[in-house]
Amino acid sequence: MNDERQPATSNPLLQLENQLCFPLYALSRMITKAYQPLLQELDLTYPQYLVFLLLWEHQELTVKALGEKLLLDSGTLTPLLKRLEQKQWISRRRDPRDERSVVIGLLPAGRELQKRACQVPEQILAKLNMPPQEFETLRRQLNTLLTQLG
Amino acid sequence: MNDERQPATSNPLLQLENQLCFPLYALSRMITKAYQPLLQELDLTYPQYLVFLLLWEHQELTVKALGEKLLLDSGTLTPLLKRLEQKQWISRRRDPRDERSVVIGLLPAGRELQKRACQVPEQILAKLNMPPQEFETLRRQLNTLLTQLG
DNA sequence: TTTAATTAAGTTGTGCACAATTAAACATCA
DNA sequence: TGATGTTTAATTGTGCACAACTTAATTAAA
Repeated sequence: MNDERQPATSNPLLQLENQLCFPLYALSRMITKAYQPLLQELDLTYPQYLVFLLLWEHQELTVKALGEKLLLDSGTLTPLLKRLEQKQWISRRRDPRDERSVVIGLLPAGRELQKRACQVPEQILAKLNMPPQEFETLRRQLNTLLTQLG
Repeated sequence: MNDERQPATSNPLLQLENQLCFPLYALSRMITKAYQPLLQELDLTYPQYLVFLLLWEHQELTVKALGEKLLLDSGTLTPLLKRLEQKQWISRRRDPRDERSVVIGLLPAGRELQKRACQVPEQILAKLNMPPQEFETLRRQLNTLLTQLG
């Protein structure tokens, strides 16, 4: 019952291999999977890791700011941040100057995490095994496309 | 309580903007979101659309074959396919020659769907507003990276 | 040919991702 | 000031995505 019979699709635009979306979708998941064993040692998921990248850089950010930078909404961030709060890695408090905003801050344990995360990027680069030149070109190309669509 | 204070990260590899993973992750989601309004008219989600691209091309595929082509496992596919079965768009039956395998086939309504989906790729291309040359280069680059990792 | 190993789906549980809605705080201005 | 509109999070519900496990069918080995 295996596949390779005559394609029925007259329209090549409707074939998986001609899509741009699919390799993006698949590659994104594969890279997340490449991070998984490294992040597991830190007890982090990939989206949680992205949140920490921002917090290590900025110490404090509102949920709104995190959402803007990561292109995620509160429906995704709120439960994620609550899980990090429960682990005592971050703090969540209302901004006294604007009670609508929730400010996310690093707790000591969350700050400590950075030391152990330092090796993650290098290990990923090693896994990808990609020429730095090519890496940089692709990164820039994707970022350009991202800002064009955003 | 807004961000831009002095970064604390001494390691630039730990900054979000220097990651390759992030634009991949974000772009993948943005493109899915670009499909969403088009697919909504077909009552399809994006992963369901990918399944149909393959079925329109091959008429019949096992769950295993779908999983190999889409890089998804049965934990993802089984419930997705059951939802499509409930809508009478696909059939699910055991292969009599190997009762372990489940063969997914197109039902008439699922085949009909293709006619309405024909316009989706063009509309997406229009949305992306990307030179065909650049599109093709990026698609090939991502596909290469994909097969390298896979 | 019984036993052991392998394979294919399905199941369970967790964590995103996001649309849609709600609620509270703030801003605006009639 | 009070009514109106906007902004910010939180909530609810659906659908992936995937790790870990289970079950049944097939294959390989002893």
